[in-house]
Amino acid sequence: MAQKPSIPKGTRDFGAVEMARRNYIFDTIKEVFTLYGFSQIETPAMENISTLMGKYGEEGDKLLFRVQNSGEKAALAPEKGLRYDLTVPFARYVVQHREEISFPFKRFQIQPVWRADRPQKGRYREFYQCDVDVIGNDSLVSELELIQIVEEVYRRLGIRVCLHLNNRKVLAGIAEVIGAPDRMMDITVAIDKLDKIGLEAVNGELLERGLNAEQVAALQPILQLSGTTAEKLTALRSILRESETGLKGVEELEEVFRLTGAAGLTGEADPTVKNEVNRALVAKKRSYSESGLSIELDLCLARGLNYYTGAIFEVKALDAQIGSITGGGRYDNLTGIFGMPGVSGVGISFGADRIYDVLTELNLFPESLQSHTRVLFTTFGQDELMMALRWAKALREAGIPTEVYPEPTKMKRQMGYADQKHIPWVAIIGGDELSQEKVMLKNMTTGEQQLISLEQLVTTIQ
RNA sequence: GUGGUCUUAGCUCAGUUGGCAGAGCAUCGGAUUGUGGUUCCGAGUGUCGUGGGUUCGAGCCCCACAUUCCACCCCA
Repeated sequence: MAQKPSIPKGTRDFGAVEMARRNYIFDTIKEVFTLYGFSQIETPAMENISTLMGKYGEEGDKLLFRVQNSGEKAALAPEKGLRYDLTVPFARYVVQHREEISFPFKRFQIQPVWRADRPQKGRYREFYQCDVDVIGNDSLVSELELIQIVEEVYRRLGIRVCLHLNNRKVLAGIAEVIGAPDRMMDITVAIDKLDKIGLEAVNGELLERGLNAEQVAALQPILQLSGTTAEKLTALRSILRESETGLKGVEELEEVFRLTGAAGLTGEADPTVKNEVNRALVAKKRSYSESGLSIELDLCLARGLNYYTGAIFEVKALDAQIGSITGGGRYDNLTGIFGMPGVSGVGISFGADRIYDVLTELNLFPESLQSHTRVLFTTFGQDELMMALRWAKALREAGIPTEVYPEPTKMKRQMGYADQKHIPWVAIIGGDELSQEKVMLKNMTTGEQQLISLEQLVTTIQ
């Protein structure tokens, strides 16, 4: 080979171990989605470029991968692009198939998306999103369901998370009351950085973005809002009393918190719980009932995508610093762009790649993912190998994942194979066993072994 | 898109002022021909990211490209 082959920047191969782990994440998420009555769909990797353009803001357009035309049209402007997320293609899907869909439509979708972003750790050019959306109703119960799904998924995965909740109407209201109704985006982009760069720097950026000193001053009580959720909401109600939109947003937030309370989700963060506790609970087959979810009203949460109009969420792992691992919100009129106005939807997206990194960092992947094989047959000769093949067939018919070491080589090698794959049982067949129609079954954890028949073997390892 | 950074054995990484290419782990063989994970002994492995340049001589200096990661920007 003259030169080692490679793959494009920001893309990855997934090896066998990696795939087992990724499937663990996808399977967990799928199971929970299904539990709440969502059904799966898929859409093409490519969409018409007109479907994608202008849906993600100015920045988003720059990050779109364009697909060059082939043949005679090669020189023309691209007509197709790789999908940037799953929400816009879903909106397109709903409009296109509106006659076949009954609302509210609850769907989930697990597929890769592509962004021409500059890669970093946990940021790729090709990555998977796991989207779950309810479209066609505006009840806040849908918001609740999504929050319940977040709680359930992360409880099953054993990750402690905090769900940050905000509302675009509140942000719009804030912009209104400080006398800058058209500057909502500038304001939110700046205050989004509060916990990262601090109050002073945020104020500096607000001024830089063209707000006047008076407006920045008016924003201070909001930026420094603290206390319990109830206290924050009361304060907000007073601050936003002049803004109809803002008050509507506060009402929606209150309703969501009322619903999560009714559904038994705690709501407030409990910083005393340590990850050690969580890991211990995971070891106990995730049988704990305590919720790993805390919900925080976070007025600094903005989210870049400009189609959100109501609730917005973002989920962060408490024990890993990797940014947001799940995010979403309500969009009142996404399908309007495709000619179907008045359909409200709400959805969230789980970032599988980042969840993978969190599970790796916290060492939370179950050991059992390595191999499903329950028993390995090891042999000393051809006759024994033939017997092993017959027995293995019987075990597989009984539903037991079984392997036969393919050649009667040194026992050290055969045992080593079982050890490396963490296979819990080894069935050894030599001359004695062959003549007695029995195997020497060894428990690889305890080292104990016993001479047993096929029937006994099945019941022992089943 | 702007600025920076990384790339050496399968993996993680040393490598001095420019002077014979190194370690740990993993792998393989043996101690032990019917018993793994522990121990001991032994062995192999390199287009030093790619292409060019400077030099008697380049892993090391210079240029270009690719890649990794980081800070902006934005985001899962």
